[in-house]
Amino acid sequence: MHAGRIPSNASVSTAVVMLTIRAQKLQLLLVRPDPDTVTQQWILPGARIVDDEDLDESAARGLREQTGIAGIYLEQLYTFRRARSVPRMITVAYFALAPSARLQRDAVATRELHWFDLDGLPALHGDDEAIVTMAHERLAAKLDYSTIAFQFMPETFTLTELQSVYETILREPLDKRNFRKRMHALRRIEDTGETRRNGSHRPARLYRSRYPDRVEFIK
Amino acid sequence: MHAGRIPSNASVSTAVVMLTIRAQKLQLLLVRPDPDTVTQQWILPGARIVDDEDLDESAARGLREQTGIAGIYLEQLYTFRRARSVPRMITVAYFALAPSARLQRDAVATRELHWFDLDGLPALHGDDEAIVTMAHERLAAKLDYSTIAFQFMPETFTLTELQSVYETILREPLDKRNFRKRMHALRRIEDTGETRRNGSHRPARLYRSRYPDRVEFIK
DNA sequence: ACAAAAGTGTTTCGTATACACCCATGA
DNA sequence: TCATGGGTGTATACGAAACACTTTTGT
Repeated sequence: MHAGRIPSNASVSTAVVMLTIRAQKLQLLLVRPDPDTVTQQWILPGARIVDDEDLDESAARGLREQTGIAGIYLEQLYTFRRARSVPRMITVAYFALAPSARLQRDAVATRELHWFDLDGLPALHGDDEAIVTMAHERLAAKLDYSTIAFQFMPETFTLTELQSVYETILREPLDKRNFRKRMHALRRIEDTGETRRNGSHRPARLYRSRYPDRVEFIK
Repeated sequence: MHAGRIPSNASVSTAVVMLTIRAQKLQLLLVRPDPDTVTQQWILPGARIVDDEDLDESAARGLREQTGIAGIYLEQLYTFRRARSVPRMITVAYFALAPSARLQRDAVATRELHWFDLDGLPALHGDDEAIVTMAHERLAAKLDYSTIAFQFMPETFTLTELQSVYETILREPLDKRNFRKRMHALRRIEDTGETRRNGSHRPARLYRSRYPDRVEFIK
């Protein structure tokens, strides 16, 4: 008995649930299955862990190398053991959020990648389905007690767009006046002074996030 | 580029932040440093991960093998990479909660183990200090939105004892009447009909947890 | 009779919710 | 002038917080 933890060898990788919102839908970025493999299942981007790299770095690197996406919000989610499937594989899952505009700039439209509606996913590899479900749950929970929603917003945005982000994640409509009251009370957005003309109706004020890189707990 | 995640080899172990409450103090169980090692630092109980064992099992086994404690609440906390210290070590951290009475029954008083007050800890190994801090934060947060506090309660308990658990974790006094209202409204405890005489004052009603094994989200 | 913890309700306050109309623009 | 989404305030309901005295026992 005694004597502390003795390390073992196991296969460890990070996996990233990359989410964005486009056309009022949560979208997930998946990597196309290798045509040579038997199981033709899409997989989450990720990386094996290499020397002297911490877990956050590994997840960021996996995402960058496989998708070109970098510099966005990443949060560790949970660590899974692929019990039966892949032998002795441990997956440290992360989720990543970004505004869709930013992703187009990073040109993520290769033959090997595809965005899927979160509720129209193909068959996924191993634990990936459970990972995606947990990411969505965590995200929805965090809306209530953090400023995480701003991670989906571009530089400037309208309050209607912000509300739409909340509604998309929560899958329920919100009251416009109460939503705006809440957002102003948060004191996390500021008026840019600009407006945006959109159609044959009154233009919308544009706001910007005060602390775009911080995700803070609220209340 | 492409082709999904290729597993790497790394040292993976689980570590358990075993907490209980004794004499209105949060207490942490640590394993005495091996006299042969250079760094004389106490460490968290844990285990290396072995074949065909999932992470929860590994944490439970590590705790059982090193401390004799089994069958209690365990929750995955976070996964840490020991960046600099131990080479290529990954630690999947868990926290465990149990009523102190139960732990005495399991006879955890060997020369190799010791309970420490949470705010009087010795120097810890590697990331263990950060792990313990995170466990305490998570626990305090969960008091607000789950029934996790009941994991510290024995078979039967008084409302004053239950309140003391909340106060110990939150490090702040609570209003007795409001606390009792809240607990009854939860509908998670039931009156046993028994009372307990304690000193030269009115005896206290004894309650029992309705679902002692479940930790549920509330509100 | 007194000390000491157990037990119990009501009022107050602040926040969340429900709800409907006018505004600015393009066609 | 009409259609369209943008923008605004108030009244109500509900839950959280503050607060003090009576009860039951042992000595």
